[in-house]
Formats: sequence, structure tokens, C-alpha cells
Amino acid sequence: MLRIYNTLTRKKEIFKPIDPGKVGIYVCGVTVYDSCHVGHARSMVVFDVIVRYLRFSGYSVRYIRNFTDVDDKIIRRANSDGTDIDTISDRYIKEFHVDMDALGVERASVEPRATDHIDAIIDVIGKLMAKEHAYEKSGDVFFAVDTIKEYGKLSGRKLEDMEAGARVEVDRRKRNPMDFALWKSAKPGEPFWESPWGKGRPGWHIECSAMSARYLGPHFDIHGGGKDLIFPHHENEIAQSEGAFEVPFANYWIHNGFVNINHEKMSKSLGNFLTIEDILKQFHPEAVRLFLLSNHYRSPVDFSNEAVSETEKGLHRMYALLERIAEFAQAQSGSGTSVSRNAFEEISQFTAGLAGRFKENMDDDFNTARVVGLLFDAVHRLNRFMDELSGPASREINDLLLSGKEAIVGIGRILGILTLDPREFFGKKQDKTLMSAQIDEAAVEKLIAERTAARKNKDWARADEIRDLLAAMDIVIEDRHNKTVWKVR
RNA sequence: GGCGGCAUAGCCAAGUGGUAAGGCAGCGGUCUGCAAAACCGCUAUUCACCAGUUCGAAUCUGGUUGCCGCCUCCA
Repeated sequence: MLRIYNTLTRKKEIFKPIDPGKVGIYVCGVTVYDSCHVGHARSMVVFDVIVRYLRFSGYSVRYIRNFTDVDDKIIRRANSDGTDIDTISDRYIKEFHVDMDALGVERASVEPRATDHIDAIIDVIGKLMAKEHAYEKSGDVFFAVDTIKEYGKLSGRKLEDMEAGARVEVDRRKRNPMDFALWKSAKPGEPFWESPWGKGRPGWHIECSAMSARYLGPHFDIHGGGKDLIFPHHENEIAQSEGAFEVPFANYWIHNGFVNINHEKMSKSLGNFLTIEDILKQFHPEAVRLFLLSNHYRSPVDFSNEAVSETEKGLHRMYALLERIAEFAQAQSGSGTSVSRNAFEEISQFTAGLAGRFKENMDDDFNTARVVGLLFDAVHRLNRFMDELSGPASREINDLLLSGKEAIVGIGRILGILTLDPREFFGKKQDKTLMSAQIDEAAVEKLIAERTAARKNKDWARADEIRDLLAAMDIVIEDRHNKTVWKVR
């Protein structure tokens, strides 16, 4: 039974979809005016895993993730680049997809753009006007927050408290300082659309109310996004949608925590952000995912090269185990060595219980951190088990190892890690390092052959010399029973 | 000023009433020509601090201290 922490009630609640077996989920995507950073990556990875898990749990999921493609920042960017907003949005939507594909984040069912839904937006504003939740002042349309009794229920604020703390200069045309724009009249040189209130463009929040209703209906299951969107964005979405459609909006609100750098929020204005492109130059995408998923999605996570490097070592360890099992399976012959019954039973039971424990942890508010621990535990146990085997394994043992591998890879599929063949994983890593260091693979093989010959002649000095040489190139070698393998550090 | 969160070993990090997962680093050992990898053992009688509730608390309550986020565009 899945339990989800709901921001609306500040409690973990049992998840009950509106339509049994189906889930409608809307996640606030990005404003496409610049490259994505690690903070965006976290949000996208977190919800990617949530959606994958919901599907794995048997739900038919309709996942909507929008692009905000008209707003002040995009307009500013277009002006400074001497082009129009469509050019800017198209460029960064394309880049978003390149980044997300690299990170293994799946596409949403629908990825709507605000500018493709101006009619739907105008329609919702019209409803709000008709119901007197909104008013027009010289071409601008504002939402009247005090027409909604429950305004503030998501963020836990009261209108009075916020007024006391308001620091921004208030637009004097607003009835209440907390009123927000639904429609902004066009200033000279700005892009605009025709509307009953004149030429203009939508405010920030209204697109999500319009597009979620369009693709999921006015009342749906889950709405997600970064913690920073709780107020005012999501609060205002609730006000708009419930005001216009007079039904409850989203049942469950899920918010992910931030990515920090040196304990400070990563953000454009602080200038401490790392783009996804930047970090993928340095780390394997699965290492980035594993790093992000090693923390609970609601906690802040501190990003550093050291931390991701550590995670990458862990990923390396997981792949090494998968490779080891694959080699065992390959080497298997009819009559193999056996192990103690106890060891066999222990691994049997553990392997059989893996999927159940995975589900248990994920059902508890998507506790991916625990799942990662579970994976490492599995890696450790299987390694220990294989250490007991002195030669080719029996068929029975082989099957057991392969089922363990299947269980691990199956869990990895939901997290979006361990998706590669181990040889491909280590190979890619090799290519990258070899390329950047301009090392020739054939040369490495040649050195290793030379070392093997030296070892045969018990010329340990030469053998160690070659190993040091390789180490200087970040190449680590492992002498196995019958061959020497090498990997990039 | 208002609202919310966090504080667990050298570092990262799970754990929200039943006696501290996991990873990284370190030390000792097995294996190895030596290594590497893997494995074994060791590394928090204790969960910021102080009171309280309870048979029992890292987990609940009250208080103290420190850090952070939101209240303005923000994943």
C-alpha cells in the first residue's frame, strides 16, 4: 500500500487514486530561458522515478510536464539576443530534452507549452471573471485572493500574516496586495495575444491551471514540483482552479527538496549553479541519478564533486558485481563446485525477498535512499557468496546467481540505473578517459601483454614497473585467475 | 515579523516508540609474487543540548542552541 507525504496535509497518507488503477500527475517543468542546472535535474529525476514506480505498481499513469515558454525572463533573453521568444524557447526545450535523455529521464505523456494553450488560458480567466474571482484594471486581469476562503491552505499562511510582511512595492490597482496577475497587458515590443481584455499575455500561474484541466481534468491525483513552488505558484494554482471549476484541485501535493552547493541553495541569482551539461562531462549520468536518489527526495542534498565521486565508486561496485555474475554464468559447466547448504539457503531467501523489500521501501513515500542501501546489501551478500565458490558453479547455483542479478537489475530499472551491460558501462568509462588523456587502447593491451610475459618469467620488477606506468594513466589492473583485466579509475 | 524544515560516526546518509541500514574513508587480516578486486574483523553504549511522558525514545512533548528554506523570479 503506497503512502505519500502530502504537502497539503503535512502527513503521509495512503494513496487512493480517483479512478482505480489510474493516476493523473502534473509536474511543473521548467521555464525555458536558459540551460538546466542540477536542481532541475533533481526534480526531473525524482518525478521520473515516482512515475516509473507508479507504473511498476500497476497504475496506468498519465504524466503531464509543462514548459513555461512565455514570461519576463524569456522576453528579456530574446531582446538581449536580438531574437523572438519562440526561438529562445525552442532552443532551450531542445536542450532540456538533450539533458534529460542523457540523464535517462523519460518523456512525459504530454509536455504542453503555455503558448499553445492561450485559448484554454483565456477560457479559465473568463470563468474566473464570471464568478467574480477576478477583476480587470486597464487591460490587466488580477485574481482576487480574498474571494477564496481557503487561500493559503497549501503553504500554511494567512492573508493577514503575509500582508504584514509584504516588502515589495504594491501595484496600487490591486484590491488586495496579494492579488496576482492572470493576464498582463502588452507593453510596446512585447509578444501578445488577443483577449477579451485586450492584447496581452498570460500571468505565470494560470497556464498550469489551464493545462492541467485540459489534460487531466479539473480534479486529478498528484501535483508536483520543487519546494520553492509551494508559494506562491502552487497556492495560486489551487485558488485559480478551485475558483474556476468549483471542484477540488489535486489530491496529493509532492514537493522535492533543493540541491545545495556548500549548504547554499543552487540558483541563478547566487551564481553557484552547475548545468547538467557541466556535470555530465565529469560524471556518469547514472552516478548523478544514484547520487540524487541516495537522499530522500524531500531533504536538501549538498552537491559536491567529492560526494558524486563517492557515489560513482558505489555504482562501479554494483556494475562489478553484475559483471562478476555474468562471468560466472559464462564459465559454468555441468558439474560445478557447491557451497554449504546454509549459504545457499541464505542467498536464496534474500534474493527471493528483494523485490518485496524494494516495494516496501518505495511504498513508504518513495524511500529511494533505503532502496539504494538494499542494493548495496545485495551486492555485498552476492559477492560473499561467490567468494565461497572455488570454481565453475553448479547449475543450481548459477540459476540462483542469475536470479539475484535479475532482482538487482529490476530494481535498477525503476531507479534508472544499472541499465547498461557491465562491459558497456566500463567500456564507456574507458573511452571517456582514454579519449581525454589521449591513450590508445591497443597500447594498453600491449603493455598488459608485456606484463603478463614478465610475470610468467617472474620478472616482478618489470611487471610492477608496467603497473605503475598504467596507474599513472589512471588505469587499474586486476589479475584474475586466468587473465588480467583493466579498468579506468 | 510570519510560515516551514533540519541537527545521527572522520565524511555522506537511512531510521518517527522496542534497543543505531547502507556507502565513502581509515586500521588489522584472508587472498595475491606484490598489488587490485572481493571477503572477514574493528571504527556511534549512542543519535545538538536540557527537562518531561513511557516498562521502553534517535524517534513523542516542552524549552535552549545552531544551520537552512519560503514569504520576490526560482526545480
